[in-house]
Formats: sequence, C-alpha cells, structure tokens
Amino acid sequence: MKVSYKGDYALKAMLELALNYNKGVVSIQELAKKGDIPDKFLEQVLLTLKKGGFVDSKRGVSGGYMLAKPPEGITIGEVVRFLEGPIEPIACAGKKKYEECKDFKDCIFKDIWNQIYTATSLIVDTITFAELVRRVEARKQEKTPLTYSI
Amino acid sequence: MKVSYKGDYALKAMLELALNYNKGVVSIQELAKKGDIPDKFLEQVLLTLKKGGFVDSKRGVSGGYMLAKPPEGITIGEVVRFLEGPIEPIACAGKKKYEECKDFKDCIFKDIWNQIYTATSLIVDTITFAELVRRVEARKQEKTPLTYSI
DNA sequence: TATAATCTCTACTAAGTCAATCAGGATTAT
DNA sequence: ATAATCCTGATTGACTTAGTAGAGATTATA
Repeated sequence: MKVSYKGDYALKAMLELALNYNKGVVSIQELAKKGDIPDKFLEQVLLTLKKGGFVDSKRGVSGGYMLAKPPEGITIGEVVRFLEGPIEPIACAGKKKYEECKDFKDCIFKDIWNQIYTATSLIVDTITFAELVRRVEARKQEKTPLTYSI
Repeated sequence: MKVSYKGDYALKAMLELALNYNKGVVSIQELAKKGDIPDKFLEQVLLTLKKGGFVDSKRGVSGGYMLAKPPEGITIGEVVRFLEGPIEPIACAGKKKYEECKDFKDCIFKDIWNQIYTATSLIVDTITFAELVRRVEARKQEKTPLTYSI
C-alpha cells in the first residue's frame, strides 16, 4: 500500500469532520487551515470524497462539509481504497489464481504479496473513524493531565 | 509498500539465480526469457543489483550473473528496500517522534502506518531466497506427483 | 588472433502520475 | 444585492516509470 498526499489529506479532513460529527458543517478553509493543506487541493479531494459518498456538503454562506455516515460506519480502508486504488503491493496480486500462472515462481511471490495484503487489510479495514476519534481524545487526556509531573 | 516492474523483475531474476546457485552463471538473455522480461530493461536492473552487492557477474563469452551471497543470506526485504526505497505506506511514517508532530491527529495516523510497516517488514525481512527455492521445489512436487489422481 | 557472445555504461524518450493552481460558475444566508 | 461558499473543468511543472538505443569493454574459443 502507498498513501499519497491526496489520501493523507483526505484522511485528515475526514477525521476532522468525524470530530465535528453532529455539530454542523466545516468549511474547506477551516479544514485546510487545521490540516495545513492547500485549500484548492483539498477542495478537489473533498469533491472526490463526496462522489464516493463519504461526505455531504452544504453550499452558500456558512456552508461546508460533514460526514455522510456516522464515524462508526467508515473505515480507513474504505477511504484509502477509494482514493488510492487497490492496496496490494503489486499489480498482479490477488488477480489470478495459481492455475493461471505461467510459472511456479510467479505463484511463490504472489503468496507473499497476498500475505502482505491480508495483513494490511486487517489493519485498515478494522479501524473506523469512531476509533480514531477515541484515540485523539485519549491522547488529549494524556497530554493534559490533571496532575502535573516533570 | 509498492512493488514496481523493476522490483518484480529483480526478484524473479534473483530467484532464478538462487535456483542456479553454485551451478555457474546465467546470462541476461536466459533470465529475460525465463522471466518474460525485456532484456535491455533487465540489464539495467541487474546492473543495479550488482551495485547493491546482490549479484556478481562474469563478462565475455559464456558470461552471466550469479548470486553474490548464498540464498540463505538474502531476504526479499533487502532487495525491495534497495530497489524501491522505504516500504512505509506514507512518507512521514517512522521519521518523526510523537513529540515532533504538530498535531495529535498526525500521531494517530502515524501509529497506523507504523503498524502496517511492522507487519510488512515481518514478512519480507524473514523470507530468504533459500526459503523461496524451497517453496518452488515443494510446488513442483505437488504438481508432478508420483501417483496420479483425478 | 579474429570474432562473436556477453556484460557495462550513458543517454534518451514517451507516457503517465502527482501536487497544485487557475478561472470561472452555481448556490444560499443575510 | 452581495459575499461566502461549494462546484466544475482545464492546465501546469516536476517527477517517475518502463523501456529503447547505441557504443564500448571483456573474454572464451575456434
């Protein structure tokens, strides 16, 4: 799997929207500022996310974006796959069966790519944005404890 | 991790050389033919592998390539990292510590990229070319059993 | 020693991807 | 009305990828 800027920005923006779930919309400007993202680029990414059904938008003054589904229902894997394409480490992985391989050696490597694919999927397909929100909150607690220590 | 054609070709060629370990050299032509690889492209890849210390070569008539080390001493991970660069799914992963993040949310994602990185490394850094050779032999046995069954 | 097979090296190219920008157009709260 | 906002499509420059081209260096062997 490879995550480009587009995917990275999308995940950041989605998380921001998840943190704001049920609290109204957030404008591109705000999202861009919080995520340190070029706003016109983020605009494109958000449009793509909208086409993918991940976010909804509201136009006009005080418009903006919101999650289209509850954070519990969206995984990182869904977003990454949608924006970046298949997460297999190599094009051929998972496409053909052993019988179709022209050579034993292809199969040998395919096993490995599939193993990596499986391990990666297990991670990204089980982490929802609700879980991410939980982690952000937990880390905030850690960093601002009630009792100060040196 | 992403594996390009270059990396794919390199792994195939290395495996072929591993299968031929201690049996002399194999020419680019042979390797190209067996792996269905454009020979001039493979030429470049082999040169790169030589610079990386993975293969040795012999020039002139009946020259060719051979593994520079025993197959037990070379992992897939070494080859892929050398040819394709870092295997982290995103540029920032593993580069900074939590303290250096400008935002909690960066850390949250970095955790995940590191988790994927770790899982991937665990696979590619433990599989040697000796192991691959063993798998190829095992699969040959499977496909050509002593007793025929329908 | 001539020669053909082979590796070595450098340069080049065509196509594609990535990150980002630009210029407008459509919608809507106030 | 108008300003804020999303929507749409085009364009750009840098970079990467996959592959090609051509000339040179080395060496087994007839």
